[in-house]
Amino acid sequence: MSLQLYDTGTRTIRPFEPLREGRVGMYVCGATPQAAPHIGHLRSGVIYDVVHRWLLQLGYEVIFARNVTDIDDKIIAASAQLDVPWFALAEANQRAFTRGYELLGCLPPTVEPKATGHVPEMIVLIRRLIESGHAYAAGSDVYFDVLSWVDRYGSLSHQKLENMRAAGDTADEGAKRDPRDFTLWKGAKPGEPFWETPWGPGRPGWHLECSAMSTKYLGSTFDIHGGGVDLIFPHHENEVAQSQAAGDGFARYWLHNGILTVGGEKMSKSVGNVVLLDDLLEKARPVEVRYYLVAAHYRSITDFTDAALADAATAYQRIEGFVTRAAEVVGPLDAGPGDVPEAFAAAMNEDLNVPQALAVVHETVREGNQALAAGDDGARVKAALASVRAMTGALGLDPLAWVRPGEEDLRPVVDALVKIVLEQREAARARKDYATADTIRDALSAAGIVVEDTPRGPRGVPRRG
RNA sequence: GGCGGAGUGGCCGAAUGGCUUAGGCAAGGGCCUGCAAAGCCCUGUACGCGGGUUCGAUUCCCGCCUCCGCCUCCA
Repeated sequence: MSLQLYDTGTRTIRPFEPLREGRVGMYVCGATPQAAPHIGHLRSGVIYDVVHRWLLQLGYEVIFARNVTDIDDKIIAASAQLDVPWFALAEANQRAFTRGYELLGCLPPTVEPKATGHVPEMIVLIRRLIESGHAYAAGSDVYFDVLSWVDRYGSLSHQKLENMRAAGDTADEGAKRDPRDFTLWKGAKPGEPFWETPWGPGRPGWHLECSAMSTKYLGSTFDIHGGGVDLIFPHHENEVAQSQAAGDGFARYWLHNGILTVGGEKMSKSVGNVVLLDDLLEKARPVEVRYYLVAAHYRSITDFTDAALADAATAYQRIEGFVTRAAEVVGPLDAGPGDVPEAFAAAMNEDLNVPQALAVVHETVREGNQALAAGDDGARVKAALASVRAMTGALGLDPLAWVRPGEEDLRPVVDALVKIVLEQREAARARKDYATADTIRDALSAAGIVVEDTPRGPRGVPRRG
């Protein structure tokens, strides 16, 4: 059983075979840091982190590049409005994105190229396009000549050129040979940041940078290109056109994640339904937010609700409860990739069917709980624990890996104190002084420690809600 | 208008031409417990509407309805 991925280009699920054996190059469209990230951005971050982790699990060496579009119209507009330099705004928001990704347990990409750092590469690409007759300078801009690529333009999004409306996003529309031509390089307007090029001072077009940066780090032909479905057209279509017209093979598999909606509509400032990470962190812990974002299939549209987040948190706590209890009995048992059950791997290999993979996790948790309930502290508990840790680890959700740094230092102290208090409660219970026992339990509860009485004695669990 | 996605039991959410008909959350009953909590056991037969193909369709085909995304910046 090997990995199968849904490829937007062919609209089929097909076997994944990397260009070079054992190695995968993956490029994902990352942030345009014009504002702080919302949970839709973070869903994308978490989804490709799962792809990244699963490729690692399968033994691939992965080069994962995720770009930062640190210069564009909206950044310039927002910085003018806030009266801060454009680079200050971009840097500040990029840090917010990074913090969000880290908080949700995403592994860092191999490289995070910025658009502003790759102007020379873009100039080379533009020159190749002009020389091959697929691009032209007009006024202060450089455009891609769509009609020069008419047979293949639309191959990714399966749109026909004659059905497309004009782009119409620039004032100097008249300079284009065809209204559907798109901008490779934007001539600088007065007061705007610019870079010098053979075609005059200006700044990168959004589509161009991704073509230039992906091929720089991954080669002219590479394995996977990802992003949200909302990027298929025009962004990804234009990337394909530019790169292939310039002679590059470009991406071999196109992955697109479904968007996150709120109230049935895509998040946007104009609708006013943007949900930020901080909003969620008031309602759930980061790992629970990650579970929520991972739990639906990556291609599905997911509508965010507080109730759905709460359900996810409870479901995660079930897994976490088993893992922590089992670890207390048999030790943490560091698990390896080999401990992942076949059913889990099969689900993941089938276009990353995380919902089905999580069903395997929950079934294993139940088996483990049955073993614990039966007082079995041997093979069955160990097997279930190793298995659950391996599976949750593959998804970046291993409860024992989610202890926060500060918590790690305090944990032994808290555990020792809780133990003393619980001994007092046990003494009270032994003399049937239940009033005192319950007072102690209530006090612990107020302090954030829930008491659970198990066949092996009482345990204090940090409140998870 | 063009391209694409989706409608599953109270909710979230997979799979599947029939076979013990996921999983989670919530609910009801039971076990355990001094009472709880956690856990375990049991219960609940769903697949937008109308046709068609088939021995048999939620699953395939046709039509329809509704919703969402893209076609302009967007993860």
